[in-house]
Amino acid sequence: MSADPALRREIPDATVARLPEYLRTLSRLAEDGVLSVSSEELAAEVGVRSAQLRKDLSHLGSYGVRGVGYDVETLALEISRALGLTEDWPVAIVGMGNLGHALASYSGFVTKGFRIVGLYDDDPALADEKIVGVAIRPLAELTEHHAVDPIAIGVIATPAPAAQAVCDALVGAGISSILNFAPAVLSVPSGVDVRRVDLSTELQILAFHAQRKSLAAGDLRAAVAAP
Amino acid sequence: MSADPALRREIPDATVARLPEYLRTLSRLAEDGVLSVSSEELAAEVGVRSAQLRKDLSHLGSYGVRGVGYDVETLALEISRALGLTEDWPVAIVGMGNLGHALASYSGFVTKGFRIVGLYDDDPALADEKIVGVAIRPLAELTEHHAVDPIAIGVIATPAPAAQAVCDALVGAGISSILNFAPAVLSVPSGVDVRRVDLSTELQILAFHAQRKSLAAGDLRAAVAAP
DNA sequence: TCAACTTTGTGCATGGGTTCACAAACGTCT
DNA sequence: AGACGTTTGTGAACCCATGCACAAAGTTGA
Repeated sequence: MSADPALRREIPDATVARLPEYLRTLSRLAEDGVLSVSSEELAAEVGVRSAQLRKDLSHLGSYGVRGVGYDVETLALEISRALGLTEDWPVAIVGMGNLGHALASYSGFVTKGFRIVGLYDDDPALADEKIVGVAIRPLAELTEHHAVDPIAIGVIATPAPAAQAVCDALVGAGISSILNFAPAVLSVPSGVDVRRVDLSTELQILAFHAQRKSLAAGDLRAAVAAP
Repeated sequence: MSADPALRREIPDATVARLPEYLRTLSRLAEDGVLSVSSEELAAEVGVRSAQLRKDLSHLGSYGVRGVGYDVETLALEISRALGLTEDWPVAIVGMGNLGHALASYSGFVTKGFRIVGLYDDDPALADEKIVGVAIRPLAELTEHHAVDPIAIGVIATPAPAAQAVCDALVGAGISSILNFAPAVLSVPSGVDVRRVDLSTELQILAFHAQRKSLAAGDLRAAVAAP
């Protein structure tokens, strides 16, 4: 009756968002031969408060040793388990422009529980080109491919106008986890997860803060120019 | 004494993060010839609650008309102003691998208040290649360049091991807004803004939810396998 | 074995963010 | 001009997340 808390309880979204960072740092420490870390040390590496780190980890279970800290390897394994990275997730990328190429050859894929099984683009000029050993195929072949060799996560790297149609195709094929790099809001049925990564949103947020800094630095044009 | 609230008051971070989405949707509506929207309609487009949208907009000032809604063009302009997009922000990209190339040729740059003024990479094979009219130069030239033609935002698109050194170079040159695509935590002096965009973090968050869904779907292995 | 020290895990308080619900404000129609 | 319907802007309640502070639990050294 006392199963793994990671699977029984709800892990808060804010915590889930930090787990990959913890895992990355732990992996680096493991490579450096570090065997054990305290919450204080690990938190400092990651850039969070130690109390936050401990509370986050407490949602996965109790893997620390009081007076000592956490075993690096054990903790990394438990976080991997919680995130579902003990198995490999098959990923397909749709849209093989500059961004799609960059994503396909991104080393972060293979190392961490993800495996590219499909690359799609309807541009005939790209047909049969191979990246990391996978051929680029027309999107129409996706459903067929998915039936033979299931895809867990679809990545959309097309221009914005094509994104919704591609999304519909992915959902239609039965894929329910989507990572969207196109600057467009996708509408999907409930049960489908969409995460968006958008360069220009991030730039705009930076611009906002940059503006605030330059105004705070004694630039009073705004106040003077106010109507 | 009643200056623009966007410049006087503090706009919550959560609101700032949503403003680019509102702006993008408003721009699309404007292109489609829509003159006016209610908070209900706009919220539906963006995928948020109307109350949230109204509260967000209220932080910028009072630009709606009761009983009618918001003028699309006016609201878009006010959001642009709040975000600081009425002026162009000069951007430099460091690291011209696949990702750097993709970012440099990304159309979202020029259209929305950003302008690429520098591309840097120490790989001699890339020297003097031009993308969107800008030559790739060694990173050592950055400080000099910045002194002549200031850079507001630095984008790091290098592999993780190089990220901190590049970051130090950017900060050393006087750049205080950084967008980091490398999977590494950067340490910077206070006053410098860093935002991180990380593919593998996003994939891992998707994997977590995908795992939850597959477990919830009647797969009881976890409960049975529990010690 | 026991005391002193270290570090985890967590109850509790605090703060922000989201949602609800409604009064105030506007346009419209008679 | 006045009544009616619509939509904004916002006070108030709720909810989640963060940070503090400490008891519980472990190690180390005498």
